[in-house]
Amino acid sequence: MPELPEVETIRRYLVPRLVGRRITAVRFGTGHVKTEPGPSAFRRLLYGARVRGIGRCGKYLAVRLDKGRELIVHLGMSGRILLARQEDAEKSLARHERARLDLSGGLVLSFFDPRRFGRLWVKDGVARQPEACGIGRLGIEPLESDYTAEYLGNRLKGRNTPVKNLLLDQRIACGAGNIYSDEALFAARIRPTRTGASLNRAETASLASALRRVLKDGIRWCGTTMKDGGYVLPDGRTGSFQDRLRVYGRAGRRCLRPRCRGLIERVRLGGRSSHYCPLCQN
DNA sequence: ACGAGTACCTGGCAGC
DNA sequence: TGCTGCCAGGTACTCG
Repeated sequence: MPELPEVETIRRYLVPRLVGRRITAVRFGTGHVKTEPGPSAFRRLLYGARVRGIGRCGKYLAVRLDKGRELIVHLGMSGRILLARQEDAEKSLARHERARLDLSGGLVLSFFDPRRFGRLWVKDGVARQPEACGIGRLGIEPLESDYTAEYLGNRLKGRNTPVKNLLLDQRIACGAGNIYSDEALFAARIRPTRTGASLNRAETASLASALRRVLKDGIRWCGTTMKDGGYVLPDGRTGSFQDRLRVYGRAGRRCLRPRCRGLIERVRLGGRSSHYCPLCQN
């Protein structure tokens, strides 16, 4: 699923290939994608715009355009961005291809989204409605320097919610989803079921640095591609962090920590499955 | 403010 | 083989 490392991998792939190009056509596929504003205004705002740069906020990709406009992409659960040469792209939009941008220089940028949890926004000018796409409510990103043990401690303090759910709350810290949250809790040796309030200072510090480390590793290995589809790079290649997961998706298998004989368990928390080792996470 | 629950969406798969 | 029903989960919403 696209979490921070996957979106960052996509961003790094796109930057050298997209910046400087102009959008020459905007098309929508079947099973209309959710856009803000609606399709016709969306198309009008993008048409003819030039790509100035590509940023990222948590799991949101932010394509900066000229005239102060910005295209924001959220991949949801199953969203994919693919970049192809015009001559290699089909004339008509493929199944699940919700939107397609033609770019100068003969490139085609496609947004695929089978499960339709993804969303697209065009912001017209920086001043207008900064929160229109939820980005305004995001917490600090774990890779930034102001994401400290003290910050995390303050946000977990007094919370009776399982720490796993708090890691998933993008208003506290943005970028981690189910996979990287489980991996960070394993690395910090903290059970996902522990409440935020129950963590002491040392555990909070350990968790903050574990989350940073896991997200950086995810980026280094170009993200996590699970069997059930989902994320790939814009050229179709898979990531490789799935081969380095230590708990996510490993229920019933041996803990990978040396000399630990635990079996990975799976529990449901807030409607999501969490994976942990009952022996080395306390 | 907080915590719990649920809708959204569809491909894949287990079970009958 | 074909059907049913559950599962995956990021976000936004409601309700108490």
